[in-house]
Amino acid sequence: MVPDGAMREPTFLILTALAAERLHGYGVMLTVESLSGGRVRLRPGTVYGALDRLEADGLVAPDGEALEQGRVRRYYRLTADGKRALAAETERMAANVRCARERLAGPGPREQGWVL
Amino acid sequence: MVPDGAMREPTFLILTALAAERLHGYGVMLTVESLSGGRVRLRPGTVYGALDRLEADGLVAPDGEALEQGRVRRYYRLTADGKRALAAETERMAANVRCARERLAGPGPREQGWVL
DNA sequence: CACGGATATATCGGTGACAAGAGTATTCAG
DNA sequence: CTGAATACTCTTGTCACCGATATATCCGTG
Repeated sequence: MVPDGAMREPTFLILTALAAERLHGYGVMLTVESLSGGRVRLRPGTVYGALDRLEADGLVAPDGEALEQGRVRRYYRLTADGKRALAAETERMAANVRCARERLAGPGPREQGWVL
Repeated sequence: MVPDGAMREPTFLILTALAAERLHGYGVMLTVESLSGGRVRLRPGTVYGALDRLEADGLVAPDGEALEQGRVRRYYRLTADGKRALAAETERMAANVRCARERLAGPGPREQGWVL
């Protein structure tokens, strides 16, 4: 039923943003844009949808609401499960990166007598 | 209209598999399973669908058909564009990994006086 | 004051990559 | 004969995400 065992980039970056600090939805948007060097600009629908989903999955949790200058700010933090999931996802991606670099570097396996 | 700028894991692993050698659909399935240490088992629908899509996008190209023992084997190879796309995707993921590790490692930004 | 832009959240429709699985066909081992 | 492995085709369903729209407040500028 799960569409993909692996997390997608927006979700990964949202968890990454929350790994270092407590943030509200809009703060997540700005942090992700900053973290990615401006490459990834998340839409509101993506951020708030992901936050709801991640909360339901127990990876993030509400961390207080602040009324600042008439604006409501709903803060979120990473749970222990969220931290673990992000760490696991990071190592999985690191392994894929190593693997891809290896295969991109070599001229090919046949020429090197690799055993698959 | 594009659901995600970033490539998903199955697609990434299929390109990685093809980066080092010419393969047919079933060979891609086996190679991806091996590359991922058995973690990722691609379904036929995923592999052949992805191959068609990647061919339409110019990232992979048919590389001959072989009739071996009555079975047809349709081989694919990575195009120059495909190689470039995989390399770019790899570096993008590597950047995300560095970023996530950094933010997971520290106790938090407030305590360290970071400026966001 | 009027205006635009930034801040901040909510929600809806659409789409595409993928999972799941059934179906077809051949080869080979037990 | 049965079952596993090889090799591909097709269909159905789903979920994350994009794009867009809506709402509301605050701030700076002319």
